[in-house]
Amino acid sequence: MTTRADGTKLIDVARLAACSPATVSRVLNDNPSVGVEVRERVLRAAAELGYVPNGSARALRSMQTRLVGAVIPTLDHAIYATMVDSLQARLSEKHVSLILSTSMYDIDFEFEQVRLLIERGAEALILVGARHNPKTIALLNQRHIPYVLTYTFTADRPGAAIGFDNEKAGRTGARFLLDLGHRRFAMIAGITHDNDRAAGRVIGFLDELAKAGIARESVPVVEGVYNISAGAAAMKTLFSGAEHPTAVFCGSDILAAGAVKYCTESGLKVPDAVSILGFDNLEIAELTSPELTTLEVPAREMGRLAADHVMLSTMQRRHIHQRELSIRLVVRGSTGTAPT
Amino acid sequence: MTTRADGTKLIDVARLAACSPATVSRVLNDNPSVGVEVRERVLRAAAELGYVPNGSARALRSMQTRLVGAVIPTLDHAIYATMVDSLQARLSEKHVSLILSTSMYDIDFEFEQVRLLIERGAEALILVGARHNPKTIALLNQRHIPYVLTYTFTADRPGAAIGFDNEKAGRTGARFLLDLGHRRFAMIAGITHDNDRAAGRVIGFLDELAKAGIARESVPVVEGVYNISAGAAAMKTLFSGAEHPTAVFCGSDILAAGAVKYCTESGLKVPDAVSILGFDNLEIAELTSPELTTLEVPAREMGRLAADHVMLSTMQRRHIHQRELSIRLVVRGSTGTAPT
DNA sequence: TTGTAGGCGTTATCAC
DNA sequence: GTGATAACGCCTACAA
Repeated sequence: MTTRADGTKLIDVARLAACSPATVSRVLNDNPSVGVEVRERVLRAAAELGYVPNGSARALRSMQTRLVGAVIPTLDHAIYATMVDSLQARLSEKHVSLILSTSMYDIDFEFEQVRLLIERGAEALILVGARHNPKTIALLNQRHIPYVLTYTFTADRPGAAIGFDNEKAGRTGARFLLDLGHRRFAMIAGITHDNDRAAGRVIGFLDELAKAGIARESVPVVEGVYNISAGAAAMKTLFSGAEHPTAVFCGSDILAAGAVKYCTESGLKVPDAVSILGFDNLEIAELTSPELTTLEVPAREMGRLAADHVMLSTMQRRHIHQRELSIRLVVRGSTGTAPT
Repeated sequence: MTTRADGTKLIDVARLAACSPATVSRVLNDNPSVGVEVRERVLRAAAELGYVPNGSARALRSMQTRLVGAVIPTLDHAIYATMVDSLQARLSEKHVSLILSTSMYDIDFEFEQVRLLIERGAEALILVGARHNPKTIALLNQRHIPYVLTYTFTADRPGAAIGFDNEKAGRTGARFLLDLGHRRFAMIAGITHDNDRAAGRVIGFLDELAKAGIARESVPVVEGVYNISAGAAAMKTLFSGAEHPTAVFCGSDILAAGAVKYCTESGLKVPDAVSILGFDNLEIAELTSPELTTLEVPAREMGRLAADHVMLSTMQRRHIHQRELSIRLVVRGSTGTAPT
């Protein structure tokens, strides 16, 4: 990292345009009370010198950085990358910049990142999920920094939530499979440590099954990191015992894709022998054969709405605390009625 | 967006610690010339007040923002999302923050983003490809802002390049398919407008084929946006004429996956009737059946190396202008010898 | 409509 | 080893 070796500043523009710095500032900030002629001169001078305002000075003086921070688990998972893509695009329309960190699914590390983003001047933060280090929330509150929790529907008092109910989604998955006549289930979940979304889906799934008389202990839950081979390995584990499930709910399409792949390679017919239900509706859901039945997560929409929310004025924001988005069941070929 | 409603600042810490602001600043910046006892008091005071430094003020005074900017085409494509993930992770290790924009493959829009990132204080920039608006490069040079071009090997004088030679990669693809005995080719490329990586692959591919006596005009090139259905549609186009290729080179695994999908759905045997060669080696390359033969792009490595490069001192950076990474051919099932 | 002057929070340069 | 003081570049009363 190098010291900034800038150059022209506002006062240089003023000199070239033969006016005062104040006038230049006014032109640059679209202050209407400035003569057409002078404005022209200033604009020309600024262009000629290739003047770029110093954001730090501007922020220091005006108390506005036009910077929004986001801390997400990882960009190496399409469900988050897509959300960030749409978040950034929306912020960009309003000339707000995004400063981005990853937490690697660790809420203590997330706290450090949040702290750093605040230090860098983030005026609002986008986080993922409802589970955070209490220090994170305390810091945000102390500094009165607005924030939005995404992929969840559990809002904090001072924060907002834009997302969906993971438990409900888990129940929806269970209901769908139950209605197909299945009675022997399993789940391949994401790592639930520090991850309330993954955990919520498990809880909802098991809950709904329990209501239908399926004992929790009879439903094996294997956790895996979000990649294809982990999904395949989990499926192998599930089918290494004596009792085989006829329906497997996966916490992500990535895991589901791995599960389907394992079945294909080991001759297990999908969905005849086993139904596989995914989550997210990523692009890969249409790549497996059969294609994945899955629960669609509105990633782009969350990103856009989160951006819109943090760009509201404090007044407007005050009374909007949560926004529940719906999870859509997309039925494709990987699920079917239970084998008789 | 709201005005920052901060609170405690350095002088408050100084008061509580009963010392001067200068001393607090020294402690916070690990300046060794400060008494152990006072240092203790300052640290305690800062913790008690939940003090967070004001980055804008610090940047203004010290001329250091510890901010690196990146402008990539989109995060909605794993090849870039992965690179950014590793870039961010590496920067984060050194407490440098990433400020991120997308260009949507438009070099004029990219210029605006670059300008904005500079205004926000980015001390160095990461860009993608070698093709940019001349104004972008001029601005970077004028301000002496170091930058790295990724996914390319064509360095600018003042900039560095960390990536690979797309034309060479195209030639490698052609060579591989020629060696399998193919003589009738086609290519499904990404949109080449403003995209020298996509264009380079086409050029290299056609060049190498030409050297082997395959006329350029005999090789249809269809362009498509980077999604599965575009790949499928392109494949359909290629097979709607009288002459069918026996080998199709795709500019991305996403397009290749779509191509394979089309073949599966329309009964075309891969690789018996047609070989399909991908690019990138994304995770999805192992999801199609047959799995994709592809050219592996070192996305994570590029991100890490780009981070390392911009964090070098000016002196160290001066003599390192390019770093060529190798493209590895990963042979899987989607390619085979030409049908007889 | 335009200019002057002061200060945003921090760090660097001096003194002591 | 510690403290006063003056900038960093910009914006915004206030004055003219």
